[in-house]
This record gives sequence, C-alpha cells and structure tokens, in this order.
Amino acid sequence: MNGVRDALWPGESGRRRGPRPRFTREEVVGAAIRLADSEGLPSATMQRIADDLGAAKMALYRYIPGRAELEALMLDSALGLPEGSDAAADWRAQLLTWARTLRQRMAAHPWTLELTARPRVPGPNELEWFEAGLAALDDTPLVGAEKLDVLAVLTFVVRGSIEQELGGAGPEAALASALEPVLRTHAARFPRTAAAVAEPGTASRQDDALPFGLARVLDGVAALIEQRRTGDEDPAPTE
Amino acid sequence: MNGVRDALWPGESGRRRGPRPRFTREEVVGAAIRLADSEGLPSATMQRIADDLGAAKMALYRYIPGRAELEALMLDSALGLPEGSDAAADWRAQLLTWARTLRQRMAAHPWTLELTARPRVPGPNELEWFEAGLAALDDTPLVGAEKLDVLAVLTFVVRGSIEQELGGAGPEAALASALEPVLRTHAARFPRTAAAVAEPGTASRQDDALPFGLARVLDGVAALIEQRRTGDEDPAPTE
DNA sequence: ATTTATTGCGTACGATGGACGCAGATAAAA
DNA sequence: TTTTATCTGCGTCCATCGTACGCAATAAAT
Repeated sequence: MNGVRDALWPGESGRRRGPRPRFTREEVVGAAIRLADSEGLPSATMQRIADDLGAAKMALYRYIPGRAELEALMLDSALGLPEGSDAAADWRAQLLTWARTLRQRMAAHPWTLELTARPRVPGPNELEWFEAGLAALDDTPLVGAEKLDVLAVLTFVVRGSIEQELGGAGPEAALASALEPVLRTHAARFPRTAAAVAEPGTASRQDDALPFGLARVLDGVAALIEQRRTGDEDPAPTE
Repeated sequence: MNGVRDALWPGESGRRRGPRPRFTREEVVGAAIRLADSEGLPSATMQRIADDLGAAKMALYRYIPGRAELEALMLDSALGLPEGSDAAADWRAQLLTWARTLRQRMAAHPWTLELTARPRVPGPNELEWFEAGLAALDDTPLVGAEKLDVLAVLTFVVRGSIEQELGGAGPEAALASALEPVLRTHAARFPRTAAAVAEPGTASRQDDALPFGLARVLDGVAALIEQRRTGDEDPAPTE
C-alpha cells in the first residue's frame, strides 16, 4: 500500500547514471490504459503491455513496482483533472456538471469501476476532483463532513449508473437484459418485477439512472440546505 | 454466462445412478462463503475450498461448473431473502429498513461488494429483494421504471457506504485514513479537502454515509412523489 | 580508463483455474 | 443375481499470471 502511495506521489528523481530508459512511466501506463480500454482490464496483462511496447515483460518493472501500483496510476490518469467549473453558477448546477463530467471520464474507461470499487490511495487527480466538488459547496451552510458525504453519494450514483449502463450490472439493466428469459419463466413468482420490466418504456431508458439519481440526490441536498438555512429544528450536523 | 444462469436457476435433477455425492452444492458454496468471510475472496480458492471440505480440488467441479458459477451462487446465498416488511408502514419507512437490512447482509460478507460490481445474472434471492423493494412503492404514483431507479440508487448508496466503511474505499474514509500523510504534505495544494478532513468530527463519523445518503435520496424521492401527486407541471415520468 | 549506478530482460518459481480421463461405486436393467 | 450404464472422486497435466533474482550492456562520474 505504501508502494502505491509512493508511486502516486513521487518525490524528486534526478536523472543519474546508466543507460537512458527506453520509456517513461507515462508511456507504460498509457499502453496499459489503451489495452484495458480496448480489451478489458484482465487483458492488460504485464505480458501484453510489454508486447505492445515492444519490450520484455520484466522490463516493465523498471518503471512500475508492480501490478497494484500500475493500476493506481492507470486510475488516476484516467480520471484526469476536473474541468474548471463556472464559479458563478450555484452549487447545484456546479455539482451537476461535476457529476456528469465524472461520469463521462469513467464511462470512457469502464475498468475504472473495478478499480474504484477497491480500497485505494487517492492520487493527485482524484484529490483535485475533491477540491472541485468541495468548491461547489463553498457557499452552502454544510459542515465539512456533510460536503464530503454529498460528494461520496454523488460518486456512488455515478458509478452505479455506469455499471448498469454497461450491460446488466446494476439491477435495472440486468432485469431488462440477461434476466429477461428468467423473468419470463418465473413471472408468477416475481409479479411486481415482471410488471415493472414489462411496462412500456422501461427497456428503452436503461441509461436513465444517472439523471434520475442525480435529481433525487440533489433534491435531497437542497432540502437539507434549506432546512439548515431556515435553521429551525435539528441544528445538529448529522441527522 | 448461460452457465451461470443455469446454475442459479436450476431445473429438475432427479437422482439417478452412480455413487451418492459426498456433498451437496450448498455445502460447497457454504464452505466457499466461510472462507471468503474469514480470509477474503481471493483466499477462497478452489484448492482451499477443497481442503476445507476434505476433498480434492477437482472434486468440486462435480458440484459447480466453474469459478464464475460458484461466485454467483455465493452471492445469491449471501444476500438471502429480504425480511418481510411491515405493509402498514409508509413507503419511506419500508425502504429505509429495506436498505438497512441490505446493508447488514452485504456488510456481513464484504466480498459481495466485488461480486455485485460486475455484470451478473441476478439469482432468485436477489429478485426477491426487488419484489420487496417494489412492494414498498406500491402505493406511490411512480411508474415502473422510476421504481426500479429508486431501488437502483438505494443499492448504489448502500454499496458505496459499505465500501468506505470497510477501510478507505470510498472518498470520505480514504481521505481520513490512508490519505492523511499525503494531505499533510500537500495541504496547500488541496486546501478545501484538507480543511474538511481536519474539521473536528469528520474522522469520527466514517460510517455516516449511509444514513446521510439514504436521507438525501429519500428526501429526493419524496419530493418527486409530492410533485407527481400535486400533478402540476412536468407530468412526464422522466425528467 | 576505471568505477559505479542503472537499464533491459532471460530464467526461474509458486499459485491459479480448469481440461481430460481413469478407477471404483452404485443403481437400473437383464 | 448378474450385467451394464452411469456417475463420483480425483490424479495428472497445462497455460497463464505476477514477480524474485541475477547478469550483461550501457553511460555518467571519477
């Protein structure tokens, strides 16, 4: 784990003796990302990455300590930096574009779902996302922990919505696709589920979990902010 | 994938000739679950499962087609059946206990996080969870797809909250734990994040993403239901 | 020119999931 | 009861994965 942290947060590394390295760390990470994008994370094997670079497998270890560190670097690189948001917009509009942009980034690299599902050390780019999200909430009366919670819930919704868009991971899409034959056979046992799926329009809006989820969450946050501002009952930060 | 579906939704299998099987499929799955619970999913190796059962590795394949099917069975078994909810309670109270119970089940088997993060075929128990969740929304004016979306968002929040409770997966807990040394060093670069984390009380409420998230989401759903009932503007299901 | 750090990478190794097929057990068929 | 078809348990073998180790070539420092 500390190896991962050191890889993400490099110290100074002056060039010294010996042969020029054939690649940079970024080139290796880039090749891995390209592979994971086109053929999936499991295909981004040390061997395949090395092949794509025209190097031997063990040569990679001169640039990256190991697989864990490589994946951490891939993730931070794929997330990239958040867009500079319009500081004039209100918190809700800013968070909306924040979440949408995050979704775009992650959807472009589906393997980020798996990587963000594990305990990890956030890299520099991920931290910048936090800064941007927190900045959107600057003018709200929420305390720090609440702001972090808002961002956390938003990322949950973003991740979940991508999962189900990607072909059956999330509940809704799963029901509409791989599950269909099962539901047909057992419709009597799961009447409500069968009915909900069979309802016209359900199948055609598989990617609507994000707008729906964002709207619901942001409505909920708005309610909290409103309540905090009128400042009547329950002034305690945590409910 | 069809192998997984057939494993989850078994047809009739009359006992025929040959020796009595030493185990049942449930025993194998149970051993795997026990191993995954105590030492993590990666330790629940075919070899280890067989060792624990006192059998040879290849004997397992008489009960389970392969690793994918085993994991699908483990997941559905770990989810179990939802509790019968109090039909007298309103939708909000029902969904609240639904989500809390789901969280308990998944938190008891942390490896369910990894398994639910992948595309999958839902098993019988998972479908029962859907039935229960949809039943809670029976008396609301939401359309089928919206009900499914509500449940989806709730599961996203449940999963995310467990992740970050489990030691740094989610953004908030990560900041408070593994990230701390990094933040100390780069506080100037990430002022808001550093401030939010440093704020008193932040570190001590690492497991508050669930109540916070649930409250926000359910508030948002309540707003939607209210708007649908008063039925003024925007009568379209999707926003 | 010599020393010394650094790179590329060939050769292992242990662990994993799984294909294949054989030997023995056992219930149905004769 | 005898035969036979079938099913179980599992030993053997294999490809693939990540990676530890060490050596030869290289290039900066002396």
